[in-house]
Amino acid sequence: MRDTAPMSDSPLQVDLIAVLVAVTGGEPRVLTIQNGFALPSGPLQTGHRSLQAGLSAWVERQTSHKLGYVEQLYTFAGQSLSESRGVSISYLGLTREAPAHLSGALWRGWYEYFPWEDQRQTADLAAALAARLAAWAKGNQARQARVEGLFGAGWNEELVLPRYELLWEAGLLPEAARHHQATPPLAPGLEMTHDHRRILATAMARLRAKVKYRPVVFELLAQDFTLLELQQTMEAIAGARLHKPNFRRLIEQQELVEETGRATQGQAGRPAKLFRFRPSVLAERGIAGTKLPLTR
Amino acid sequence: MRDTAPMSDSPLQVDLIAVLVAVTGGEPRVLTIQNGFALPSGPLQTGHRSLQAGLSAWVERQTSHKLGYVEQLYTFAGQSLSESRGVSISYLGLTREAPAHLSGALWRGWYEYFPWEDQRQTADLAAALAARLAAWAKGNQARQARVEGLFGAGWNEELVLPRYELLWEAGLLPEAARHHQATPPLAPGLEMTHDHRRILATAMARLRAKVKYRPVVFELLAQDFTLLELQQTMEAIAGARLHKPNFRRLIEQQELVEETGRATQGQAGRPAKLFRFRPSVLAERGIAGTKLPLTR
DNA sequence: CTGCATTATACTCTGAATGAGTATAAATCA
DNA sequence: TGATTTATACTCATTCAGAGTATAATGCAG
Repeated sequence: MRDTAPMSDSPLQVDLIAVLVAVTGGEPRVLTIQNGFALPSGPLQTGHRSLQAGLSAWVERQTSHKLGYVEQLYTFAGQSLSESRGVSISYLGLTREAPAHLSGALWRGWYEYFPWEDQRQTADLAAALAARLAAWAKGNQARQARVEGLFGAGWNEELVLPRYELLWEAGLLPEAARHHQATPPLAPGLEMTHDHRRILATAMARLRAKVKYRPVVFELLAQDFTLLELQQTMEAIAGARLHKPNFRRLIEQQELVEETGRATQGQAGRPAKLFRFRPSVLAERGIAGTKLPLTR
Repeated sequence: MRDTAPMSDSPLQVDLIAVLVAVTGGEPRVLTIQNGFALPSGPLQTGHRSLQAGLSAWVERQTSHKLGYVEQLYTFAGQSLSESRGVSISYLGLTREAPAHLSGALWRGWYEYFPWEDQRQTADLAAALAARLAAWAKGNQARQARVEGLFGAGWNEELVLPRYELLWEAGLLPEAARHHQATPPLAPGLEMTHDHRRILATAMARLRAKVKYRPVVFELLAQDFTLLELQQTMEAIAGARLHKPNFRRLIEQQELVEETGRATQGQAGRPAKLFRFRPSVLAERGIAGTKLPLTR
């Protein structure tokens, strides 16, 4: 810091890492490279007006889809990331899935990497992990408190990263098992290079939190959508089921959407009205608070 | 990004910028240099295990106070920051005020920079600015909506940065007036170099949001404290008054604090019980959700 | 073409949380 | 000793969130 001991280090390499998320067919998806083993990344290109502008331009070129929403996640430094002494800036971006032009790029479901975070069907996997973590924490009160708080009764869907870190600490992840005594069988879920899986966890947590108080879900939906599609998108992100009548009540009283006048047809059951988000929501994006029903 | 057009830029300079916050005598304070004109900053020193570790070490050396809580704010790049092509990583840190050993360092109240954000006594200043903004927005519906949403009825204390940016856009800030036609008188409040005032706004917003759902207030308090001191610290951060009985009720049902058995003495009025935060709160820091009563 | 399955939509009920106000207790100070 | 000041303890009304139930409108099987 200024006015302190001299340090004068050589300049560093700066990388960008992108977590691009879409929701397709009720499943959250993330764009990967190397057959799902890494997140797309590359060196910072100067000449852009801002970091976000640079990222948006790159993504729009690659996916031929407008990048609706971009948010900075975190900046990492040092050995944690890779061999190169450098800084990595990670971003969360919301799009709709489209064939990536990027060679070797592949959309994958994010629950392939974090199966225990999907509690829409069952919480069995999380419960099984909780049991193994309890065994690991036996006799250590602080550990027990953490296991209970993260995997116990009141499941909080935002704590993706702490849960991941706890599993790491307990040696239940392949990337961590190398550093511990062997404790197979490991937790299920795909591995990633460096700390990319950790970055994905950060992105999931951020999106789960954001979606509760900012109307960003709409970036992931088609222009017109049914209330069920909206609900299922929310459920996909949260990894939890929602009470349908209450969800609809909340959406209505938020005045986020308006009817288009049209409806679905050709499907079983009563046709659903098609909605779109109200123009004022777009205009005031980032101003209005929005409450969506997840965890209190 | 990898697998795309070549770019190969030269390495960049990486700087750290710190927003160190304390609450002293019911006032939020921030550590500055250059007589309040800049935030402490300096080049990234390699050799630290992480960015946060580097910052904590520096702060603890300078202030001889443990840095209770550190959080990354944002990473800026490009011309926005200064003449040097580089990247700046900003941090929010919570401490207690102590004489800074750093030469030229000075603690200042953060409402000296954002007077309209302090609504504990009166909202007159914000109302006056709202009137001037309304005049500026006249005839432009999108602008009117933003003015109303940010400065209007339902004041949301988290929107520090959007409000600051709106004032900039309207040419009411000295740092912005240079880019606009002259529109004095300007809004009150101290200026800062580069975009440091913007970074401070980001820090304020982040802390105001954080304090509602994570027990970080305690980093700003002495080990033992009265409920009134706790309330006044919250009010100082939020820039708003709180209903005393309801605040106490909420604190109690959160089970965050416990009685020490001792009480204040020597002051007017009935002595107040002294409390401390419960050990479990410390242990589960970052796990448990905490609700404090601000804006719904 | 009739009833059944399926999905959408509307409504009710209950308990918890929140906002606001009032009453009592225990100290200092004139 | 009583007035003032601050802490602490209740009460009440309203809103909001969770959970369940009832009705409407379509496709589909017989």
